[in-house]
Amino acid sequence: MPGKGSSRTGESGTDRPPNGTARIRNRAATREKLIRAVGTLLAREGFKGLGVNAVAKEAGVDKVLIYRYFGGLPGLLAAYGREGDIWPSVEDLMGADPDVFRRMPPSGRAALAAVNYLRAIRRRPVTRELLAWEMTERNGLTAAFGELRETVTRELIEGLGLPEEDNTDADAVLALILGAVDYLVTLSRAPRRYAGIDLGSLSGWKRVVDAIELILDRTMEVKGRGEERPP
Amino acid sequence: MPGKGSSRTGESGTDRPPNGTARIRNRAATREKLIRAVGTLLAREGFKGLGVNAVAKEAGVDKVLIYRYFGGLPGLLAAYGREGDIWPSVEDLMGADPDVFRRMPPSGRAALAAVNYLRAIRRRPVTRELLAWEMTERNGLTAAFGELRETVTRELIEGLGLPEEDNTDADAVLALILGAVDYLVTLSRAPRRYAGIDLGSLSGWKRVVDAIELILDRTMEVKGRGEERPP
DNA sequence: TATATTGTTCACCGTCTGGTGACATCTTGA
DNA sequence: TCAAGATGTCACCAGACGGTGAACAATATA
Repeated sequence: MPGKGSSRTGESGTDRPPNGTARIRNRAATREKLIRAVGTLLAREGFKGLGVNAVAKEAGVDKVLIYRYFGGLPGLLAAYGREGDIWPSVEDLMGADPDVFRRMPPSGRAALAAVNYLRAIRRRPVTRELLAWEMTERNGLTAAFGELRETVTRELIEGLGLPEEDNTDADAVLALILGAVDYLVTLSRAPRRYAGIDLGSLSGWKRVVDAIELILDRTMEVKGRGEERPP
Repeated sequence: MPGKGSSRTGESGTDRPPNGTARIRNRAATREKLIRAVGTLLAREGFKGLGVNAVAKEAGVDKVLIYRYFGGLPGLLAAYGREGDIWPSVEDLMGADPDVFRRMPPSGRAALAAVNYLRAIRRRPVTRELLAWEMTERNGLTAAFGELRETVTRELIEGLGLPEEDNTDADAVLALILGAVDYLVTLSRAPRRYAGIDLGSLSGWKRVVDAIELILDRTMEVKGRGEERPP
């Protein structure tokens, strides 16, 4: 390839038309594109095969920019973790009406929050994907993801205001329930059956929801208190 | 050793000495080596990077034999699934003394089985690894793994002989508990904290065990029946 | 002894990955 | 006007991967 004239050296360029068609030069917009591409790919293809090449292609941008703008894939993932709507907020979990929530008995509050949590992560494909990813790898995204989860769950547990009883470790009970939810939701990314429950059907999920309410009602109920959640 | 004559084509070989040193020819033994290598690698390195090349190297054997003997990696994995000791037996879960088990109240039986299940899979690194794998990918091994689990859990649930009550879906409650156990054990492959529980410490696991017993006691107890598990 | 058959190894292919160096083009400030 | 820097494209590298063809070695069989 002979004279494809240089640029910065003053030697001037012959007039080859640019191959790239539309190039708007805008660093911020390109960064945005890359970050969005991570979410899109995660939701569409799952975390497997989420690599530099795939992300760059999805964003319609050259992969070298991932290194330039984020220092590499981990940096890009960390940026995504900061900007994406991954976890439900504590307000989401408490339901539409905070007043109603506050008037419930402790077991009702816990049950409502747990069921809302189930619905919230069932609705977030990226979160489901990250839950699975967390099992296989520790990287910038999954680490941030896990820490964020700890924050959310801590706030949730405090927000629930569960009564402290000597013989009831309410936090551990709730952790078990949330863990089961995370697990079943993650498994259900592919239609499956777990311990006899069909995770691909509505009736299966109804059994799960009912069992959660049953467990929390019977486990956290303050004895001798007949209070019930409104129907 | 002179005559390194030809083999099928008469074309002759010059006399190059064989590079391979010790080759015992034994198909069954080689198959065995490959199958064992899967288990070794799973326990040592995890399911990531469990590929044809790695398995062959671990077995000290050429990868082409995986294709010849098992038709490929999925076939080898399926063979491993058939021969490995992956799941605890129902007897393991019922504890040392079946008589004691049978005399317990339903809630006690369920709690004992669940806690034994927790201990059993905590002690099986390969099982932990497969649990993680199952969450991320569906292949020959994970599919067989999942089906095997369904069998074990079904037998377990039947063996528990839980009373059927209209308003208590005991199977779903147990499924939730087992799911939580699977999840927390899987997470704990790397030292972690989940919803405030330290999965890297004994005291963290004690909280989990206590919560399991608490939940099952309070959820499955037949009302009005004061019976307790022996201490 | 000659010939299949079986067991094993080796060398190679195409493809994908993460990563980098060189170049082109646009924008901006002196 | 023009040089410097910012933004973006492209070609290429080395390494790992799954997969295959063919040679070679040992044994069984005729």
